[in-house]
Amino acid sequence: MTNEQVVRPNIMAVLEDRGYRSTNSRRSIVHILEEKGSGFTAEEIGRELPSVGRATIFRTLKLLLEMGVICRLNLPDGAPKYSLSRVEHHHHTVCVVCGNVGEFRAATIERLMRTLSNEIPGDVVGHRIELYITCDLCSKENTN
Amino acid sequence: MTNEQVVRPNIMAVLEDRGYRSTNSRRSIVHILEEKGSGFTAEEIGRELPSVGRATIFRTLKLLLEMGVICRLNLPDGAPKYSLSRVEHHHHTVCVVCGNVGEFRAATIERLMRTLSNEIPGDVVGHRIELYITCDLCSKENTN
DNA sequence: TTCCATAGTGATACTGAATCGCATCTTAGC
DNA sequence: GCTAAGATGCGATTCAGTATCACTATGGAA
Repeated sequence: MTNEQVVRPNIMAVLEDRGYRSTNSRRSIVHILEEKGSGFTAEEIGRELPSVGRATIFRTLKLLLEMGVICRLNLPDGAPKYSLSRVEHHHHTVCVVCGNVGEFRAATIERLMRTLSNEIPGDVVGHRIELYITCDLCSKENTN
Repeated sequence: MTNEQVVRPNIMAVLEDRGYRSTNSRRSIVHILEEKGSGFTAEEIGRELPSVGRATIFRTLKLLLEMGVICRLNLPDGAPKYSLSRVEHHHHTVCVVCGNVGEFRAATIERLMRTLSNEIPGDVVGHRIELYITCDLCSKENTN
């Protein structure tokens, strides 16, 4: 599990390097993402940027998703959430009470997945792991 | 990984044991589920049972979900799918080409999850693991 | 065997996430 | 500054799932 602050390249630069234009909408969306970091919904962004169209928000999220800058995960009930990808390959913890999202890396998992792929018919091309937790804050509040 | 045929109690009986009524709609939905087994969508069931209302299909799926008879999973693009739970706790493989769903159990995963919970802040209350694969059939077709 | 409270149903309208089509606007390269 | 092509905002649309509500069928009791 890693907590180190990763200095990731400026997201707008990543976009421009791929030939996408630097526009007002994209800059403000990216700005909000960097502020929020983990666990935001498209709707949340829309609320904070009423001047930006819904479609643009989803288009931008999709773009960032394709570039691997953010990732999409599902709450236990299937509700979608997005999160900045601070590290290359990682998984998520989701607090089932407050919905806060965390990231973790575990080499053990990756090793295990490789082992597992021998036991499974077909080629394993990817995996998705989500840990559902009650975070420290929420379990503290419950005992009060 | 397990492939054994599990003789699971008649689903209708499970429903009735919980006090739910045995109705025509429920019987026909359950019948289709038992026929399909792995990887069906609500929409698919609706197509095969045009006389049963959409709402009823979702209501019944929800019921079976709560009883642990079926489970819900997500394709890589987030599209929802349902699958009969043949074994108690298990995970899914999803073929990214044909969308076929399989089940597997791996004690190693469960052990690993327990280990992991020490490294993660908060109480781990559950997890979800999906393996994305290209199944034998699809990889065969690709090489032809 | 009928009776009837109530669980369950189907139609339809609605929500929330996400996409599409299209006229209009911006950007960036000249 | 000019302009083609990319990006935007709007509104309509799709798709999964839920809510409402009048109606119906189920199954326990009489």
